[in-house]
Amino acid sequence: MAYRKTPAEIRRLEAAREHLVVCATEVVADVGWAQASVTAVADAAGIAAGSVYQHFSSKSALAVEVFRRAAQREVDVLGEVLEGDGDPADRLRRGVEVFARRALENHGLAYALLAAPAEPAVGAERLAFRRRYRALFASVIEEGVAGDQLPLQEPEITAAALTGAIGEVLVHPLSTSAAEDADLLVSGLTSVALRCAGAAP
Amino acid sequence: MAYRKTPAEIRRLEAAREHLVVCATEVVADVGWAQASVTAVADAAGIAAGSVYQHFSSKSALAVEVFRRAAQREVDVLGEVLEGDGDPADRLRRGVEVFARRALENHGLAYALLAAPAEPAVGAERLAFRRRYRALFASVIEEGVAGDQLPLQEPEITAAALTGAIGEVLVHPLSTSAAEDADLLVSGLTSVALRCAGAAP
DNA sequence: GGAACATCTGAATGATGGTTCACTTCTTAC
DNA sequence: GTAAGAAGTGAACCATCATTCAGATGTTCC
Repeated sequence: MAYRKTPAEIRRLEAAREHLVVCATEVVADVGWAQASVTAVADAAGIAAGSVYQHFSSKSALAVEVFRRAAQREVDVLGEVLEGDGDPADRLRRGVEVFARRALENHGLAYALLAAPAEPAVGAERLAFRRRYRALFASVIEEGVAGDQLPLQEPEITAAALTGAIGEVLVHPLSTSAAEDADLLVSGLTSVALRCAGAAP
Repeated sequence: MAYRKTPAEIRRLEAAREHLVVCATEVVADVGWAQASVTAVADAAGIAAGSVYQHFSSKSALAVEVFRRAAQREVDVLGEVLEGDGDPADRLRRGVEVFARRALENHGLAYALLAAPAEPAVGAERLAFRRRYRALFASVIEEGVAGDQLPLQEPEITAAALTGAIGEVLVHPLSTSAAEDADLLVSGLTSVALRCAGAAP
């Protein structure tokens, strides 16, 4: 019994793992999944390629962790607004606005989360998170329909449409160039989203 | 001068190329871009891997050709309807309906065109075609706005939203399982699309 | 038939990039 | 200080495919 991890050592390891995830996220936001090789990520974190495998069993596992962390933050923020107080239509408007602003503020990451080509494991995760966005939208819409603030509709379909619409509107400016005018884009997007759900203007 | 391609030989070569593209399209529709290796495609076409390079300079070039052919058909069909006769809102409804029905009828290909992970060259092509869908939608909407059949809006944004919404609604059932009820899905989708553009129900 | 040239073949080649591992460096416990 | 064992290193390894090319097979024309 000549060696045992001391609490400080455990913390140091956790911090190293954390640092790796943060750096990997930056790399992915900067250059996309395809260019984020193990070597590139390790370099960014200031460690050797082999050391990545101290923290993750494979590159995929790291990529999935990066995706989950970032995507979860967005789900949390969106959920906060959509499940908050107020008229369903107004919550929807604010949700879309918040989502869009955050995406525009962080092009690279938003593109990586929403659309950038990625390995299968990340693709699967993306699908899962899209379902979660959809579920959030669906319940606001359902509520609005139940309370007669929104017209009769299939909430699941509208929710899917919203998810796709928001993604597309944001991703195209994101992938090509910065939006010419973010405010215009956001107000245009919220308008479409509200119409999509049948909310009166 | 002991050998010269005879017209029949030229036709045979063109037919071989055509056959290759068709088979490659089937493979892609069945297993996706990632699994459509040169060997798999060549096997499907009944030729050797090396022979692919008689017709295309690279795998990417073949993939792009496959994508273009299939995507162009959809653009043509959609354009036909959207630029046809009638009320802009009604054309939009019919356009969405036709697009959706075709996609549902050919899950695999639709998924490959709209969303399946693909190499960069195909991704670029996909982007280009999305812009074309967008342009088609934008001009119907612009027309509708000009003629007061649709409320004032940013046609480009609505068009992008429509493209994304339609893709998302179709792709999720497509990637997971067959739509439970295609008619319900299509009518739900056309309704959202019309609301999206602000067309009265 | 056979000379000249093209297409077709498929195993060998090569590039890419994730993963491993023998070795070094650091930490703990005594 | 030193033994025991963990973390860190990075060059070697390996799997996957796209691509090539020397030889085999077809086609044209006289």
